[in-house]
Amino acid sequence: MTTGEISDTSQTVAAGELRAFIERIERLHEERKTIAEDISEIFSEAKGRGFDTKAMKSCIKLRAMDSTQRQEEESILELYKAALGIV
Amino acid sequence: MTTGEISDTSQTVAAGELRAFIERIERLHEERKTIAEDISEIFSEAKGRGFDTKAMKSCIKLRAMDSTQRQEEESILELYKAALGIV
Amino acid sequence: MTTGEISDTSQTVAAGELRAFIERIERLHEERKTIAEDISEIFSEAKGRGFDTKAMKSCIKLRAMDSTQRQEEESILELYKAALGIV
Amino acid sequence: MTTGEISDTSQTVAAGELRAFIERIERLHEERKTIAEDISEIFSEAKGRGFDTKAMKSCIKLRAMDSTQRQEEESILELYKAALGIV
DNA sequence: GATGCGCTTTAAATGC
DNA sequence: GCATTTAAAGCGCATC
Repeated sequence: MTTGEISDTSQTVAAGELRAFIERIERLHEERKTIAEDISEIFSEAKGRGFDTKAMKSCIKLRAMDSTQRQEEESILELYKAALGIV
Repeated sequence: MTTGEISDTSQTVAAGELRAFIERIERLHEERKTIAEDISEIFSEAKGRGFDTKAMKSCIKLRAMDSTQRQEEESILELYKAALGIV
Repeated sequence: MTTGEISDTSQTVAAGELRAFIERIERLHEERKTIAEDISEIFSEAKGRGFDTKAMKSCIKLRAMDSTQRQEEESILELYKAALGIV
Repeated sequence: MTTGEISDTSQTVAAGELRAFIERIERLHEERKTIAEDISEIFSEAKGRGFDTKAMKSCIKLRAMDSTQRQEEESILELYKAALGIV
């Protein structure tokens, strides 16, 4: 048995494991892509029903935010707006 | 029936529809987030098994490119060469 | 004179012109990149002085917006927030 | 001296500093916008001269890639090949 | 006027 | 924890 053979064997095992990991991830990537497409479809549907998708996205973002952090950000923004004279 | 009532009614209807759209999207966001976490877990697992996650990501990207993007880049390159008069 | 020669000639002229256009654009790209870096530097400096860059960006965006459109967007957002019960 | 006064003072100072930062950024935004318009003009001019602007943009992108990114992609490919045991 | 595409910007993950 | 790098979102344009 040569050093090369040993090396080859261990590398083959690693390659199989690597391939398995990568294929699992690729499968999840596919699922994620499908979901993204579903989301786009819903926005299109909402748009077709006359809704403003931009405002919808803002609402979704607001709902997703932790209320504590959201108020914190809002207060610092108000502070800055005041400092800049933005009404 | 006042104008206000009409306005209120239509807004109520819209509100229900809007809420439905948004909740559908939020549900998909949740699913997408779950998938993202699953992907992270797999990378962690692979890392624990001694694999280099950065290289893995490069591999995944290359495998994704091969199918479509690589060909696309090829065609653009041909266009580019033609534009520069490289036969 | 063959068709090939005619074609070659016109293509040579076009190539020179094309190259000139492209180099002008590339020069402007360089300038634009420099400016982008300058902007980043200022944000870094502001961050080092304790300012919240995210809020700064919001303020800049608000100042850039047409007040009419801004109020319009704000009103539709408020409408949606009310419909969704976002306080 | 009250806490309120201290707070007000620091805020006033911060306001001036904040305003200065933001105005510097806005000035750079203006410059950047001017450049963007210059670029658009060149594309319009090229279009008027019969060139295909989409292909031009592809060319510019490719030329920008050649210097660094292309080599980077090459090196990633080598890494990829090594990971798969392709000698 | 709507829709797809590309770029810019923004949020997030990762490594130092 | 910060700073870089990478994915995602938002935006504008250019087209049909």
